[in-house]
Amino acid sequence: MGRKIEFDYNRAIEKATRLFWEKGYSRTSLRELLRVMQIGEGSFYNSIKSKKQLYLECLKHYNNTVSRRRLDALLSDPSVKRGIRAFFKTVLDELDNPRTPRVCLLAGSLSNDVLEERTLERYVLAEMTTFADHFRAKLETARKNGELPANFKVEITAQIVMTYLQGLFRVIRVLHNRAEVEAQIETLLKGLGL
Amino acid sequence: MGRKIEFDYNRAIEKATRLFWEKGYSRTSLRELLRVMQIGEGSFYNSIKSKKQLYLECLKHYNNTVSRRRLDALLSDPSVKRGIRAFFKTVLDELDNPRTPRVCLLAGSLSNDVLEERTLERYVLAEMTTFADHFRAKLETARKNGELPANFKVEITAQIVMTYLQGLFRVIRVLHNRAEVEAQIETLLKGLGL
DNA sequence: ATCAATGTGTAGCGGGCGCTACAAATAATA
DNA sequence: TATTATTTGTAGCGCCCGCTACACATTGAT
Repeated sequence: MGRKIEFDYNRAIEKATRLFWEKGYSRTSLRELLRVMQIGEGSFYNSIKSKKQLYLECLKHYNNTVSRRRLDALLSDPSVKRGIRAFFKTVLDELDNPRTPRVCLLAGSLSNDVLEERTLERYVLAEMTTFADHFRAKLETARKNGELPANFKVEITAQIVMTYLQGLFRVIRVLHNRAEVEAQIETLLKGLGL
Repeated sequence: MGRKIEFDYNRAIEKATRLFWEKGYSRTSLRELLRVMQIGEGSFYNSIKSKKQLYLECLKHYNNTVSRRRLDALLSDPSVKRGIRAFFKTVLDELDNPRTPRVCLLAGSLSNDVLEERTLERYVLAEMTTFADHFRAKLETARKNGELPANFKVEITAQIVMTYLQGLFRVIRVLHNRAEVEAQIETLLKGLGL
């Protein structure tokens, strides 16, 4: 019983994700979101309930697609050295695509407006931790494998790369030369023994 | 002729800077700014003209005090290796002070809300470039001195440290263990040959 | 004392925000 | 067909935003 849902939920989330990805959480207005989602207030508040909840759904969608692809690039190669380079490549490739927003939605969520909302904060930190954990585990395996020396500093190296990555996502809107960024990354990784 | 200005301009800028520093540009409201500056709309729009202009004045104030101190730490030591460590120390020291906002106002200005305003964008990028230039020059001198090897990659190394620094300012609100951060920095610098 | 110039306080404008109230439309069930 | 449940469109609420209009206060010059 009851009327049927008319709008395409997945498509709506996809559209909203794009917009959040481009403009950030608090600077994207609900009316603008509704416009690209092609639904009205009625439908929205009947199903998704709030802007905060929508952002959470978008983050999940983003992590299931973009983040997933990047993580796969890291993990699918047995060598962590090649894996981390494949990971960075997926990041830089998306930079070349003019139809793609410039910053990582997840990394961009490490900002006050998002972190103020406890629900969002918990999810964002958990997701970022998960990614770091995968990277750390990959490094640890490589250390035991012999790909990395026995005394390799797994923990600290993982942290440095994560921190650098955050910086990269920030600086990248202002940096235009891909070759330079690639050189930067290569030098950093070599310096870290990767 | 005409009435005298009653409020303390420098004190007002100081107070506004603190607030912007804590909350960012677009998320700090004018009324909240006026409250801490202890002036009314009348005085404000008669002298400072706009929120954008106020932010610019605050950035200048910040760079003349905080950024200046950090740059001095980098430059005052003849060794670039010790200088860069002294620089990071000034950053971490301010972290310990609970009365200090957690992020760098200048680094925090590398965000959409600020960069959208062309006037602000130009100033922010110019200031960041200036800092990077000083660091690059310091590295170059050290290379010619012999403190660094003749084939040291000055340009790329400077870029990596700048990018890492951006990431550090982002990640740092979520990182609480100073010793860990110090270890991260030390490992990074050693890895870069510094 | 008068006057022009400038600073200050107040009241509020126009607009956007996230969100809600509610009636109309559409579905399954009796 | 009448009833009940759910979705949808619309109109607008209450609030905050940056900013402005304007009367009033205070100054130095005449």
